[in-house]
Amino acid sequence: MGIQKPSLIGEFSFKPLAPYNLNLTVKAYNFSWFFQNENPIIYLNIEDANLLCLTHEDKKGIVYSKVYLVEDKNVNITPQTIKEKIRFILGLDEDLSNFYQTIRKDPLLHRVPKVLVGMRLRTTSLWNALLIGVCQQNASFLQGWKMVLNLHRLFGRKIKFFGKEIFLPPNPKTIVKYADRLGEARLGYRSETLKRIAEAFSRKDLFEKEIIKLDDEEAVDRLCLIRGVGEYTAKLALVFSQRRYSLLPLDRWLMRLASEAYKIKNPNMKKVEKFLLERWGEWCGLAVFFTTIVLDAEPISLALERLRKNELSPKFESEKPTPLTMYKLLY
DNA sequence: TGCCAGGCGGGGT
DNA sequence: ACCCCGCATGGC
Repeated sequence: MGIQKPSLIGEFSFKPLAPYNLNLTVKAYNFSWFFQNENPIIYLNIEDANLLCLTHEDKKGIVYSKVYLVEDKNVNITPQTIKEKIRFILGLDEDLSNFYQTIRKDPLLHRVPKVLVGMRLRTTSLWNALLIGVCQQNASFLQGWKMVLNLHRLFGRKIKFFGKEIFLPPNPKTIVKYADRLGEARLGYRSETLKRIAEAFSRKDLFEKEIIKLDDEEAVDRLCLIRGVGEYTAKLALVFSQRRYSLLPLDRWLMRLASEAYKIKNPNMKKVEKFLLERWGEWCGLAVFFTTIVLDAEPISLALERLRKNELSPKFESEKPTPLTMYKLLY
């Protein structure tokens, strides 16, 4: 994992659809090395090339991005491709007015349009989203993200970028190569699943560009063919990578929260799923994302306590890592 | 110590 | 369609 010297290949400016909050969008579920001083670094992967974008926002809300290519080889990527990718990752054109309308009086999410106004979900690749999903299986928020962190540190390529060390997200080929060392990331039985996903991507059995073409149900079914990937992981990955907000990644945590918040009698997964699909509609995936944010991804008993006390704003400073503070507390 | 946690698959009924 | 169990690991 040699040290690379990234080179500047382009500069772009964007006018996001207002209201937009770059700061919150980038901080959520991120790692410390993706910040250069206060400025976020966005990671892009285009045609197997690694790019890092040093990004900032001016007082008028214009977003600027300096794009650096990590590889020293020549790659053929058009500025247009880079620009579109950044727009998509940061959700710069996403119109949330209908979402805000939907959750205006929601017992879980009503604070979002006020305290998190302008925040978008920041996407990652399908591969990395699956990796995150697998790490969340049957584990707490903290345990899961420690696994992701371990994987990045152990198997991600280390880059020196403006004097700071950055770990790129590990790629499938590296995970296949070091498959017998996955235990070091403390994944437990999840190692086997991650290995199978990495193999599928390496063989090009699984390819993000193919999955994009499928409709929601086909895409979920396709991902569920991998042993160890079930509906939750598949849907979460499609929400995080492709903004398929119609999908509802329902886990036991949300199942218990929702049954309490909406007073669903004799709750079970099917019943709660049906309820939330109707309630949140085309915004399910985004609603799930924001539910974890506003409750700081607290373990279920504490999250239920917060719900009862109507404490539905995230902590912007905290001692324990939360989705919004893990970037400075988890390393 | 012995549970249990933001799943899953495989076995039962 | 359900229900139930075991599964690595870490945290309490």
